[in-house]
Amino acid sequence: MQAARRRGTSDTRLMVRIAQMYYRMNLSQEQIGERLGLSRFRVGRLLDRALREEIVRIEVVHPDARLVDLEEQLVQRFGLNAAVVADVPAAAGAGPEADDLARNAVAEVAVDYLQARRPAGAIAVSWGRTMLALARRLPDGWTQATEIVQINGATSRSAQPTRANEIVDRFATTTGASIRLLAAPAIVGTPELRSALGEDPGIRETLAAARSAPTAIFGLGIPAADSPHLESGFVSGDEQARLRAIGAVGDIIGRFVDGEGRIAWPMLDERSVGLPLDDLRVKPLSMGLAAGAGRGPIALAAIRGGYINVLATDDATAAWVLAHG
Amino acid sequence: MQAARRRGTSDTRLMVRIAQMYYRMNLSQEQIGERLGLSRFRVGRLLDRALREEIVRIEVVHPDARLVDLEEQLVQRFGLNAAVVADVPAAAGAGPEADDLARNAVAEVAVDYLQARRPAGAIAVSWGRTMLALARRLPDGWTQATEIVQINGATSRSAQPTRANEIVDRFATTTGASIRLLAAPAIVGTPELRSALGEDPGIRETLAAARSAPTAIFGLGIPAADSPHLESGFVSGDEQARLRAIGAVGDIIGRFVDGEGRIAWPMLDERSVGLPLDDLRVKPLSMGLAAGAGRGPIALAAIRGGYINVLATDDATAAWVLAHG
DNA sequence: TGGACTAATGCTCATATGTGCAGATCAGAC
DNA sequence: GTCTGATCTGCACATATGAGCATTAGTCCA
Repeated sequence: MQAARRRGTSDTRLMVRIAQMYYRMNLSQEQIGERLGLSRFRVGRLLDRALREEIVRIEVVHPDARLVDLEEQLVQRFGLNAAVVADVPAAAGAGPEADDLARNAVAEVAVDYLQARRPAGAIAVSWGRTMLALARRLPDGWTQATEIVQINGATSRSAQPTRANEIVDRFATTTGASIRLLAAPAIVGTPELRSALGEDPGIRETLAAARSAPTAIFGLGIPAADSPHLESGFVSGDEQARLRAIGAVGDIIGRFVDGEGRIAWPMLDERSVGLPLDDLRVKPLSMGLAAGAGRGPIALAAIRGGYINVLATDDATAAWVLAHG
Repeated sequence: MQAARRRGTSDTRLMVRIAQMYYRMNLSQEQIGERLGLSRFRVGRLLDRALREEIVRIEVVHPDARLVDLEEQLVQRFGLNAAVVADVPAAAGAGPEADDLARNAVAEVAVDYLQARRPAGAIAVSWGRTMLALARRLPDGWTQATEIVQINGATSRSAQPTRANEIVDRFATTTGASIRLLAAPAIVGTPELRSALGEDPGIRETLAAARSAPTAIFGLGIPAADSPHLESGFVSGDEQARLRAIGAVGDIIGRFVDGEGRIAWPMLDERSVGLPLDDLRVKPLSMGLAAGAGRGPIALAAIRGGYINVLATDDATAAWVLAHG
């Protein structure tokens, strides 16, 4: 070709010009070629090079990009079905207010996810502050479900109500589903009492419904002083101390597990009323929510135990999990 | 469609995710659609929206982009064939050193342009500091030319040499062309003397060759104290003052023009030895170089007069021309 | 509730872009 | 000079993307 340039001559200017024509003026490579007297192939290749040599930069600049990255990494690393990460400005600091912010933020994005996924059939739900925040944000008709089932014991033993009913009601009214309550405490005094409760037809049927529900949505709790699980009186002060001593990192639907997701204290577990953890493993959608400071270990334990296939959490917790998983 | 989202739900997250898959992981829209359970059309449209809503930003980040913009504007605004703008850091300040920088920078990019354009046949050239800088940078074999012709009178009248011969030699040796000198001063004492010179066969033939050359390359000068045109003694101090007084903004191949590109002082013009300006208008390639402070007006005059179809200049001059054109 | 209006969806077809390959071109060694 | 290996170029073909349009779904209002 006659117009060929000597080797070594830099075509930076040419690439800049082509890049502007292509990306800014939206000309086709062929049009650019005509105007500049180049073949469209050369234009295409220079465009490639402009990208490789960072003459042109393509960036996803939206602030959510960081969060989507975290989600992607969680999914890749742990083989999750999906991950949903909420942004909680670090400026909020620590303490109860920050945790409230985190719960609301996680609830928000979890609802977005659920709304997009639209789980059908029965949905098993737990209770807790994050679940309450989530339930309150569910818009009418976010999905059509047949039945909302409580997944673990929810009647309070103390003056502090669990709000479990509000949660179930909200799920039911927004989806048009019927409800099935688990009229029992989360943890009873003895294994024998737990067995006896299992004989009750109402409780047995609810548990069976929770077991067959294709969807479960529940919070991941930690044994902190302000946990409603503890405030509700299901676990005594001594038991709390013991749990911490033997390495329990938190609870999943009322069952305390260690860092690997194994039952931390079998004796206590036998006193827990609700779906066994193993039944979570086969659910098409098993979503765990971990919002607030110190939730990293229980989130990781839930993942390692295979109890969840969707994790909804805040950015700090997501980062912790990725750093320690 | 079953999975359709409620209106009003923001798909920002989705767009971010898609944008990352498309631009960062280089997946096709179809692949993204498969993975996310969307049609490729939806993916494509969300990608569009991501661009429009600035979730994705595509920038030409190379520093030359600014210069290419100036070039583009010059071409668009004035109908030039091309413009070549060199970057001269403003930090260099003003004064002779800054002008030297500008000349070298403009010479550099002008050579790049010429190398790409590869003019064939005869090339008519002027002299001056910018032309010298350009000539010295011409690489061997940058084009093949038949003849290098001096476009205006070049023999010095003072102790200061014009370096015109070095310029012509460099053009000739790098292109393999023969040379044709214009053995006369740029400006002589009287119109009659100019006429007499025109009778000389050597001079007449050189001027004819310059006239028929398809290419002309020349500097655009200003009547400043350090101009070699003035230093070479072609124009007296009185004449310089007169030129400034009647609004001459500079010279093109030795002929002084006003801001519109019209001959500023016809009597002086009739004493100038060289190609008439009108002959420049029909050349396929007529390149004017304007490098250094204060060159805006003469660059604009050359454009307005239609004497050049390619302008090579520095960024400051380009900006001035665009601001005042 | 029903009906009109608007926006979103997926389709077909046209256009634009990317890829592997064969020939051309060039720098550098001799 | 001339040979050689590496790069660059253009082409034919496969793939990916974009545009117009009919259809559907969703919203708003009576």
